[in-house]
Amino acid sequence: MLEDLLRKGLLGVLEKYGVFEEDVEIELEKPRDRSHGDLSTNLALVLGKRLGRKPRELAGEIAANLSLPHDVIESVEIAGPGFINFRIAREHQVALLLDVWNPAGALQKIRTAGNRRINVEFISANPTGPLNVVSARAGAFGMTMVRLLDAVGYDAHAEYYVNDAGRQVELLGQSLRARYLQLAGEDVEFPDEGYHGQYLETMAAELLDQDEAAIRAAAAAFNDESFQRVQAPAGSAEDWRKLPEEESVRCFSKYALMKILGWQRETCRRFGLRFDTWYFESELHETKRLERALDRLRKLEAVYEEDGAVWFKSTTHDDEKDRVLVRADGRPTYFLADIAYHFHKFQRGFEHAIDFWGPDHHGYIQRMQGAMTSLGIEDGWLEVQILQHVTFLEGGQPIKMSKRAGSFVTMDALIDEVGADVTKYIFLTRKPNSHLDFDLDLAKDQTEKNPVLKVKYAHARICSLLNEAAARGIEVGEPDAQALAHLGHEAEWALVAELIRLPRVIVSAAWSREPHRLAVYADEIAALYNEFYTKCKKMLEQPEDRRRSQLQLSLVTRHVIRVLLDLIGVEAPEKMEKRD
RNA sequence: GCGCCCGUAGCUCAGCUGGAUAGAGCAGCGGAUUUCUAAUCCGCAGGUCGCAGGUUCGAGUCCUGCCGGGCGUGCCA
Repeated sequence: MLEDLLRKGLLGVLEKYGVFEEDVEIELEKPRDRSHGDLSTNLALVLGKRLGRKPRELAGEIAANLSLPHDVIESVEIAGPGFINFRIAREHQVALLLDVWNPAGALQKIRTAGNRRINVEFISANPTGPLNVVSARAGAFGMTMVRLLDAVGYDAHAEYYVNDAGRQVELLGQSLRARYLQLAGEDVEFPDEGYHGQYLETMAAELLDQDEAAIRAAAAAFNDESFQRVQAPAGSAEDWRKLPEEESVRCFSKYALMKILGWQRETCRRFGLRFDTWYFESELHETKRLERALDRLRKLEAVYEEDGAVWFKSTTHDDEKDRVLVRADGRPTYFLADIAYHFHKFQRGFEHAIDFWGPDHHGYIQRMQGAMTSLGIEDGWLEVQILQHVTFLEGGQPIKMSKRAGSFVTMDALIDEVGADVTKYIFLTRKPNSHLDFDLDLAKDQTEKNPVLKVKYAHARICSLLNEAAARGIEVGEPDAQALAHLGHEAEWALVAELIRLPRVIVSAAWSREPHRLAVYADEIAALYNEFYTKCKKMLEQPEDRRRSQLQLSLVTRHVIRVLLDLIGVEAPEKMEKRD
């Protein structure tokens, strides 16, 4: 590595000052301003005080004593208050560029995670209605995180947790049953906290009109590996109606669950989300995992009983108060189910787990991680990333969303109106812990102004250029050092300098859990390519050497854009519709 | 009250984990097209990085305190 070479060289000089490897961290970074070279270190500034020297003087001495291979480092300069700036020799930059292109090159070397198994859980929305737009941000982030982790060598596993047990699902069944009975002409009250969404009325009407046909259709749509857990209840809706209320509600619940999970899964597919596992809460109950987790906590003396309830000592983990695991009436809380779920996740052999949660759950992190620690799991095993709220604006006004009240923008509507690619890209241009305003009008009406199109266009433009070259019988060939030595224009080198950052960008996005860096970087690449493209007009009419180098540079640029768009989950089109 | 997140150009947001003159897109103004896609490029204008201290060679970035906005603080899920 280039950085290692520089570090070694610098350390060699520093020994003369009695400074050794363990004394100082040598930072090397790419200066913002290109005239400051390709890499820069603040070493002399950091050491100035410690050695009682003026930084600039010290920098001069260090630079003078450095011996670096000329074919790698072209020049070393002192600038500003004492920065040491390195200019990378062009032939070495070409070597780095080829390393990005080469399948066995830089993108292989960053796969350092040793194939360790890592679980990434995201969305995990309640199965009580169609996915709404809030899940779109989680989906975009989670899926890209999975791909990023794979890119740095993890064996990453995408997971969706389905809360198919408990109060919410019961309410769902009650709501559907009430709608059904109402449509059948019975005078029944709608449950107080029931789900008012239009989709339940539609579902009830379908059931009333088609009954067994509707059930068969729903079940057929479900005939799938990932969803074998959900079975259609026996009989027809007409039969369910006549059952005792509790039993009846259960049937309607199951049916609604089946339908809604089908929608959710289909929406995920449309959005390009692929989950390796849909984990059902009901399985936890069936396999007695709540009891088992509770037993273990008991043995480890992390729980106690009071007021008839069972409490977890989360105050020992800096939580404000202890939390109930089993209510006085014997019913387990959601918290206990979650503990059991994550404990099982650990037992399934994942060395690390990342959960993406909404901001309304941040108060939950402390106790959840505390519970994991109490179970004897290593600190830090469960990592929680909070995705901040999205405010959707329409006509400049925020849209209020509530699933119970039934007023929300569905993810499907967003995909229909804005498009999956644009949506993903908008989410991935922002960092995860920022609140975000999503202007629907802007996204819908002015899509040509969206940055994702700039990147797509750059890709299509390169395809078009290479096609034209082929049509004219111009051979490009695989990028090679000899041809690329003929790069010359400033805009070309600026592009090269940016392209060779690809491996670092991927590593930093994966490590920091900030996939938005991919989008920001992609935008930069597109801008630099466009600049190069405009400034170096009529490439195909250039002398052969120049032309070849420019086309090969284009080829590498296209490759980099493809890698980025792949990670982001956005299509890289060969062609774009030309605007009038 | 306590906890977490946010506050950067008119708007939406970046700022590569403390670097050099704080950037992009959109909106505004002015230019560039005998072309391999103008969905582009070039230029101008636009800033007390919420405020005040502190840490140090150096702060949008770290610490403290305020101000403003959002969320959380259930034997809900």
